[in-house]
Amino acid sequence: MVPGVGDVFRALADPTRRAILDELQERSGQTLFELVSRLVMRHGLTSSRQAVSQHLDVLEAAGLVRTRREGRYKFHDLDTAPLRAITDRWRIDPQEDPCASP
Amino acid sequence: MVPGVGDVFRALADPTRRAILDELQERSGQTLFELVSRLVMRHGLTSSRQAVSQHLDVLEAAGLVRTRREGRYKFHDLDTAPLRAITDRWRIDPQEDPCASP
DNA sequence: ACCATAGGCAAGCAACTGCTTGCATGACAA
DNA sequence: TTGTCATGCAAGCAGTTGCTTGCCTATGGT
Repeated sequence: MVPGVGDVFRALADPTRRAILDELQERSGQTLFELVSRLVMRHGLTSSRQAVSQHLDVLEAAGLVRTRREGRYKFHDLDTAPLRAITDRWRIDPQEDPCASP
Repeated sequence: MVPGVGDVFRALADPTRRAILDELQERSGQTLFELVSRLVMRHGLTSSRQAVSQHLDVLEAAGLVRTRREGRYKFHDLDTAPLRAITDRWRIDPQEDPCASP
């Protein structure tokens, strides 16, 4: 069940989901409740547990979040690999080439 | 009226809009009718003129498409600059560093 | 056993999206 | 002007989305 390309773009379309990715990038391996409280504290969002859970389902289906279970905890990790589909599709000219030789 | 970050992500969420970006990347400066016919021919899409026009509005609002008028024609050009918001936000590790010094 | 905690499932609802339909505008040609 | 071509505008409609509500499962602590 490899995620389709469209799933990645659709997953990024929601601001709450983007905030979740931001949060997971800053602190990897958060649980659902941890994410909910940190989204409220640091991003000013007021999303319920179920809402965040559904967002995480979408992100996981898109391959942007990987999960691992330990006991009754489920940890979430960011995976930026699917984002390559974007940069590879429409060639983004580098803003600055660090190894330019003039 | 600089486009917000969310506009870029939302604009990319639709498969028809992504096909439009593909088409504009391949052939720059297309008109509305040109885009419609080429979307049908090369991408198997059956979008009406009005549908494509509305998609172009969304893409232009996101800053991904720039337009220029000449007489009764309106030409559309791709602008990939807003896509940097994605790669800059979640640091994508380079798949290969061309100037690595081991 | 009992209870609290972490998470899952599913139906219902309001809001949004993409598309169609129909008409209007503006530019060029005969 | 009259007609045609390229595009613009706006209302309405069906499908989707994000969220809530309510209940359920499972793990760990006491």
